[in-house]
Order: sequence, then structure tokens, then C-alpha cells
Amino acid sequence: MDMEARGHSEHPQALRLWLRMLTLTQLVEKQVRSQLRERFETTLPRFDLMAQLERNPDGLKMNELSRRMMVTGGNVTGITDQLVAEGLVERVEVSGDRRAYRVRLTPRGRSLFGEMAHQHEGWIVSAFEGLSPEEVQALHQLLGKVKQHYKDTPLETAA
Amino acid sequence: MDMEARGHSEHPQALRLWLRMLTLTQLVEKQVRSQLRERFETTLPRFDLMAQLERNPDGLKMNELSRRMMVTGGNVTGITDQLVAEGLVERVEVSGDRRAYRVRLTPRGRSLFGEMAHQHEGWIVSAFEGLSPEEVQALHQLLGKVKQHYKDTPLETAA
DNA sequence: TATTGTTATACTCTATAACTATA
DNA sequence: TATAGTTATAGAGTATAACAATA
Repeated sequence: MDMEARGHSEHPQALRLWLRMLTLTQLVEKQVRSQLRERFETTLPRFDLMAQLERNPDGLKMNELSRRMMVTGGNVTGITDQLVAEGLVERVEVSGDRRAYRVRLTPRGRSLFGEMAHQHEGWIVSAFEGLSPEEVQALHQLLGKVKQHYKDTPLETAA
Repeated sequence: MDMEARGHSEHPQALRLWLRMLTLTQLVEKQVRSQLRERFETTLPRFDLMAQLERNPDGLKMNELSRRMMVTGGNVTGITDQLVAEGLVERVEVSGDRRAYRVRLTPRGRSLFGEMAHQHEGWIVSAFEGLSPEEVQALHQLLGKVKQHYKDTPLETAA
């Protein structure tokens, strides 16, 4: 839609921005994955699932987990099965709908997640310690603006 | 190292920033992957390898590709094999070292990559079109600062 | 009929480590 | 010995689609 009228000069800028953001994210993510594995013998999706439950003490249904983790349902089943087998989460019946479960942390899961989250926070803080608190704030706000617009305009089917 | 003296309030900010950046990156990345598959029947690592070669017309050695793509050597061999089989890249002997190759785009690979890169740029531009050029610039600069510091301080082994 | 969740499957990407050939 | 690259393997992560049970 009227791409021509914009002039060309800003396009490569967006591209450079994206490449930098992608590289940086991969760098941090790679370190987080490796630390999670080394120190806790776990993975990022498993950590992510537990983090979602930590924020929702009453538990979440499978389809809510699926949406929040941005993966399809079958995968959530698999990750949940592993965590159940280790006694870190549990499936609770939902009264009034016998198809659905709520998944929630067990006490042991909550305790272990507390340790992991504490360390994780340290890795992240050190990743961003090159920025002042004001810069962290500015970055957070700018990314929020991108995300906001992006979610409002989900698919550019015309291209 | 002296985490206590920093005060606690800024830590959750860095964490929130990271979660937002990770989510946004995954969102864009997921769309790029899906478009690359739908329109060009290719994948992000393959696109990435070709992009590296586009920037280096004389080609790159396998270990240089490995470093730039941030994956181990065996994987580069596999991706390169696929692209060679499709006639998009070629292995060229390095005079003076019979162990090494340079990998470079074929004319057909260069042409196809041109099309892909053009579309890809469109997806990225639309992902960031919620920002003004000045904001794009600011974001780029802030991320550069993070990356710079991060690379100078590679591993927080103490935590 | 639609929805919730599971199962089965296949494929890509990845790291690790053993290996070959050359330096 | 060290380096460049390959091969073999195993595992994580993912999507798709068929399926069962319930709404």
C-alpha cells in the first residue's frame, strides 16, 4: 500500500534493526538455554510453561497454555506430560467441563521454579546491564509500540 | 558482584524488557518462517546462509559461515548440501589449502535470493511500520549498545 | 456440530563427537 | 599436532492431522 511514496531510505533501516534484534535475541536465548540445561537439566519451553503457571496460581487450561506459549496443542501435552512425570505440575479437573483440565504447579514445582527464576533473572539483568534504567525503560516502550502495531496488523497478505 | 547494592527495582524491568523482546522476535520470526515456506519452500537457516553469501560475493569458507550463522560446522554442511543440490550455491576450491572450500551463490541462487530478499524486506518493513524513522533509529542504537556490552562480557559464570 | 485435549507422525534444526584429509 | 570439513547420531522443538470424549 503506497510503499513507493515512502521513499526507499527507511526500508534498509528497518531491516538492519530486525537483523540486530534477531541476532541479539538469539545470543541471549542461546545462553539461557545452555544455562537452563547445565544447571537445572531443563529446557526453555519447559521453563516457559512453568513461568506461565507461576503467574496463574489457579492453573491454566491446555488451550490457554497453547495460546500463551505460541505453540500448538500437541506440544503442550508433551511438555506437560514430562513435568507431570517429574512431579512439578499437576492436572486438575475442571468442574462443569469434563473435557478440560487446569494445569498448575505443585508445591515442589513452585519451589524449583523459584530457584530457576532467580538465576534466570540474574542472566537477564547481566545481559542488559550495558543500559541505564532510563534506556531500559525507553527500549521497553519502543518495543511495546512495535508489538502493539504488529498485533493490530497481523497478516500482510498483500506483498 | 555487588548485586545487592544496585537495589531491586531495576531487575524486574530488565526481565520485562527481555520477555517483550523475546515475544516480539518470536512473533516476527514465526511469520517470516511461514512466509518463506509458503512462497519459496525454504527455511530461515537456508535464507540466512544465502544472505551471508550475498554480502560476500567471493564466497565464504565453511568455518566462516559457521561462525556468522552461530551454529556448529556439521549443520552448515547439511544446509550447504541441500542448496548445492538445488543449484543455488556452489563449493569452490581454495588455492593453497586443499582442505578448504569457499561457498558462493550461483547466478541462479543470486537471482532467487534477490526475489526472496525483496519480499522479506517487505515483511520486515511492515512489522516495524508502527515506528517513525527516528524511533527505528533509536531502537537500533539501543540494541547496539546492549549487543556491544553483551559481547564484551560473554559469560557470567558467577551467578 | 463444535470444542478440548491426546496421539501419531514427520521434518527441521541443533549440538556432540568420531572421522578423513590436509597443513 | 592442529585445522577444515564431513559424517553419524541423538534429541529438542515444531506443525499437521486424525482421533476420542464431551459439550
